[in-house]
Amino acid sequence: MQLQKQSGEEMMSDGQVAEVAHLFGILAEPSRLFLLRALMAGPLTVGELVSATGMKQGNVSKHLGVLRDARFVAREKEGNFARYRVSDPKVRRLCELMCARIEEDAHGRLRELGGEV
Amino acid sequence: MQLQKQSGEEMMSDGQVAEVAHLFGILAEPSRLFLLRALMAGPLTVGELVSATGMKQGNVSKHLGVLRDARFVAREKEGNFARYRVSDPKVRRLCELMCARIEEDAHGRLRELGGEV
DNA sequence: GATCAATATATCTATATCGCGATACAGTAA
DNA sequence: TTACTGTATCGCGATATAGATATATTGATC
Repeated sequence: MQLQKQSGEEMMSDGQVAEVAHLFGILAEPSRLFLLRALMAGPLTVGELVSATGMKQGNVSKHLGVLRDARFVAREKEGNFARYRVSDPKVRRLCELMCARIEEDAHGRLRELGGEV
Repeated sequence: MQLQKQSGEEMMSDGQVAEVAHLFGILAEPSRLFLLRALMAGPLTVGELVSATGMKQGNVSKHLGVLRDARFVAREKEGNFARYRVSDPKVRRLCELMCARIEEDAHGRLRELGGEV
């Protein structure tokens, strides 16, 4: 009788854990989430993202590079411009799950306060 | 005609973005993912998690504290022991999504290599 | 060619956090 | 009380990365 992995239902291999952590890390930055949120409404150029977010151009470009390396967004060059789009639908799913979690916490805290009175 | 949020379908409020980023950050650590993976098979005490992961007891305790603050796990004290369990089913879902993403990348890279020959 | 605009990159400082080691804090038993 | 065990926490050095600024690169136009 062993402690872990009683069946073959191990969901993450040891090697995958590091990659999964890395991918979560990509989404663990407000700046990148702001960029993704803007892009979820449709493709935008770097300049448009700068206007939409108020971030500095250099930082926008850098974060877009990170998101692109992780294949969360894709780039399409149009002349002198670069138009980015969300390339993985899972991004929306992941954010939705986290938002749901926040909503739950909010409700839990309210019930907690109310129940104590 | 405005750039963002054409309808009321804004998925994350500005305030939520920071919280979402924070939650992703919790999962962006291999050590914590190892702990969560172990706990997905069933509740375990701190000592059992130390054995299961090979991590130092202090680190296990600290990371469990982080996971608990984020409400991803819950603690149940049993005498001198502390038994932890995954308290949010979304944790599994989130990891599955990231794993799926890694699988896709692997396949994409293989096709890419093969197509170039 | 020169020049301008859009994007990418390089360098820097500051901050955050990991793992480690040591230690403090229960809870139990003698 | 003292001693022991399981957990939690503190302090430190090292590493990683965000944002700001400056600069380089690329494409279009003259």
